[in-house]
Amino acid sequence: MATATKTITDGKHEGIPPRERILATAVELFYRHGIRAVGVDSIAEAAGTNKMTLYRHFTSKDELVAEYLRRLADKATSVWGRLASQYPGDARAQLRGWLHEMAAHVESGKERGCALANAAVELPEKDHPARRVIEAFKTAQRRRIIELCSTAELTDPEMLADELFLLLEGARVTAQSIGRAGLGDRLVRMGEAMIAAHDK
Amino acid sequence: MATATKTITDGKHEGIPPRERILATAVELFYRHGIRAVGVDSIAEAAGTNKMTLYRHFTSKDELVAEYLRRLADKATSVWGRLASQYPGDARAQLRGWLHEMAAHVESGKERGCALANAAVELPEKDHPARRVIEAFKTAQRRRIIELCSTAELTDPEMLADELFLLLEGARVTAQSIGRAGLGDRLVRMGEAMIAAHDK
DNA sequence: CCACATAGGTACTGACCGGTAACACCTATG
DNA sequence: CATAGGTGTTACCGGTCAGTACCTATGTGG
Repeated sequence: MATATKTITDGKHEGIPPRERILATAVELFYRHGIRAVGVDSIAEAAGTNKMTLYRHFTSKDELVAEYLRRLADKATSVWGRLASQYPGDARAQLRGWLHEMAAHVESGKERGCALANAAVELPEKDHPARRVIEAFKTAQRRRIIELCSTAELTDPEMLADELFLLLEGARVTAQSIGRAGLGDRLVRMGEAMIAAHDK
Repeated sequence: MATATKTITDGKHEGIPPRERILATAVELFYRHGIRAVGVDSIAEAAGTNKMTLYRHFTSKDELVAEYLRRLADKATSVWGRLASQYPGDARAQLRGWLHEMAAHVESGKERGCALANAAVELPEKDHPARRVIEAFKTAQRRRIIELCSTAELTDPEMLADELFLLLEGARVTAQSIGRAGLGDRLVRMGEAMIAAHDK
């Protein structure tokens, strides 16, 4: 079966190239345990490969971290397209859809905050390659929400966008210390109230 | 001068006990560079002492971290008393005072987010001694704001409190990635608008 | 004057970290 | 069959980490 002459690779990662396995493992481990807490050895081993192969694909741990964040940023960015096609031409529905999606995500188990924001906490050095990725993503995210609030013809779009943006950012950090029981529902209620308050 | 027969201790820490110096240095270094990034050696040296003396006062690095957070939590908690005596009997003024103080703090340089929240990001292990401190502080903080909103006779106090609480938490994380230019002003405007919206 | 507690200093252990060298292997292509 | 490129394996380097042993002040209270 599988790809005919392919030898059974031991049952787990069949045919998936090592770079992809490493990156997927990095997403898992860096997010769950923190970047500084996870060594490259652990990632390589958990990815079913070894350190040498890892260093053949990534010039350094810092670069692997940057790639890891880039991957998550792209994934987070992709939801906007999905929402746009789900509610075509209805900016407010897209905004509300995003709010609900984020609330559900916060409430769901294994939430450990925004990986990008967490990385900013763990890596204060301003010349770290990850810094560019983080800043670019967060700035773009905020701009996108402002634009959405604007085309939704809500009053004071920039202020509303900041309220929603900071509300969700705050919820994701807070979930790590206080916990997330019921936070999703409260989040939706607060967000909806904010949007309603900016209705024309 | 100083304590008469005291030998000049080299000009910096005169008479301040080592435990205090270590803790003060920990506050500085842990906050600025992150907990995992700072070794006990660096702290001891920067405090004008050595690792042995540090370990005579703290059983482990984890305990030192917990003490460090306890100290900051106490300091943050003390502002409520100050605000209460500054605006006696005026809960709303205390609330607004807190908002303005936090906004100024966020805008000020060297902001690197809430030390407690940052620690929660850096130390995901749920049995870490710091975890208890963080959770207790954040929970108490939220309860205090809820109570203040309640005695200020604002509508839906719990929801308003959460809005303000999450707004500020979000601002402090975001300042680390996007930056803090103008964030203080925006924060005050958003907070004031939220409070006004809950006026009876 | 002696005993004791507190502090500084040095040197060490054992573990782990990021990163590299050298070599064996396996498979795809010619 | 030959060759080349991607992969696995082992061993190693230098550095740093948390934590400890041991010894020497120094000062205080009896």
